Amino acid sequence: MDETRPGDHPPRILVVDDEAAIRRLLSTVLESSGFVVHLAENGSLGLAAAAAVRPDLILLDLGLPDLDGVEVIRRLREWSQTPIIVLSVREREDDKVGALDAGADDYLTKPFGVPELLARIRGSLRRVVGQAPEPVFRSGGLEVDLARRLVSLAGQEIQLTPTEYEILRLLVTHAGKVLTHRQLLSRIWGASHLEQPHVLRVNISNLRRKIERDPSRPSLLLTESGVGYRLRAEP
Amino acid sequence: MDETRPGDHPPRILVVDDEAAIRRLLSTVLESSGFVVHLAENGSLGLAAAAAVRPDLILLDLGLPDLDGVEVIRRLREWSQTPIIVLSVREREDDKVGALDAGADDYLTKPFGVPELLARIRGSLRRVVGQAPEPVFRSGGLEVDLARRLVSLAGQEIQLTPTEYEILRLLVTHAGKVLTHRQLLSRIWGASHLEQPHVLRVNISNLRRKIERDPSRPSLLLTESGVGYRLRAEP
DNA sequence: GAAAACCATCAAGAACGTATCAAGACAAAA
DNA sequence: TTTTGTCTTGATACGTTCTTGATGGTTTTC
Repeated sequence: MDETRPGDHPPRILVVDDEAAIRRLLSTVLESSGFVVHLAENGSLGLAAAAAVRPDLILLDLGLPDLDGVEVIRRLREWSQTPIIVLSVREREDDKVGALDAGADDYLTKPFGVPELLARIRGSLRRVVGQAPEPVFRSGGLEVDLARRLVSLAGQEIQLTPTEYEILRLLVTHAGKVLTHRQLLSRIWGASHLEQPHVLRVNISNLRRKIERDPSRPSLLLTESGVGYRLRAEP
Repeated sequence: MDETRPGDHPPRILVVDDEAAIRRLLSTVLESSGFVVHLAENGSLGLAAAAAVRPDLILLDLGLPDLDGVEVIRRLREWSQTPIIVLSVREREDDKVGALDAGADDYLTKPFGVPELLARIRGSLRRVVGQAPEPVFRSGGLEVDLARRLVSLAGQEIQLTPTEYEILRLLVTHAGKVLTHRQLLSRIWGASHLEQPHVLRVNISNLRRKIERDPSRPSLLLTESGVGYRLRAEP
């Protein structure tokens, strides 16, 4: 848990290629580099998969059986900014220019070296980070900026201790849902403290003193008696 | 090409190449495509020009007489997100991977086709639209000019040691966010020092003595106890 | 409604994290 | 070589956070 990343997931890559051998190769290579790989064997399926999977990056073969590659790029670009790297056997310059102008981010001619492919993928993904708007949780007068690790109440910045912040972070990322005592205890203090709800209560109390307008009548950090705690999410 | 563009100006392109013939060629080609072209014949001049001209895109030859191309990329990336397209005679995959991982956006092997170059330039520029971060950080009385490696407090220039500057640079490029001890340690001292926060503390202390009005009551370089440090960003 | 289980809060000491000074090691420049 | 500046390390004092037990309030169960 250190670097800020787009989401929290390992990057998803969609591979659109009609040759089974290439799909297999890329699948292996990419997965062993820590990516989650989705496969599609023609243009229509690729478009459908892109909409369904919302990949972080698309590897697209230009020579598809059903649709022209440039057409696929154009259709994708109608609704998505996801980086597209084109893979193609065509050396003709017109093809490259066409693909790039249609909105592709990069163009690699087969056969390509795997290290170069991976470097270009890293580059494209790196560029997307930072453009993504950072999610800020808001409810009541409370604002929690997870990316900046900043909490404020009614515009006033608030100082939280590490444990307090960690509790709040868990609640925010499951806003609206109940987190049981055991869930909170195990994720913050570890399995050994499962039967010691006291330490959790003290921290919840301290947290409320900081983030609630009236700590004695909580409106955000709610107790679910006998179960756990819940953070009220705004409608 | 009437896309939305960064500023109001025609895009400025900086060409860094030691071969006069290539500079002439690119200059002609790019100007006739509507770009404003600036030229530099080696790495140091290129870095200076980038800081002075603030180009929208940089075309960089890897084989420069003074600095290694990858080094130039790294130095640029310390303060600038400007797209960099590398032009090189080197075919070796290692070179490509190195340049891309250092932060280059694209890599073209000479000889390249002019239409393809133009297409890649259009692509890179298209992607950048909307992001034009000011490379001078200001907050409190502090000014940090990342391009010129210049720091001043209340108009007075300040002398920082390399490590101090590096810490400040990291904080500035993540202004407002908390950088954990581990992030700072690993990026400045390397993974081996992850468990030695002492050396970081001493340096933070020294840094505060130089950039804070009242070092005993920090107003810019804030401690997040148990977590790390944060540079206050102005609203 | 009473008993039992659960929950909130306070306060104090222990444990842990942080700031600063100063001395020695080291490296680059004169 | 000496000088100069920088980095590392140790010692020490200071500050914050965590844990724990005591006490009293609240909710659930029967």
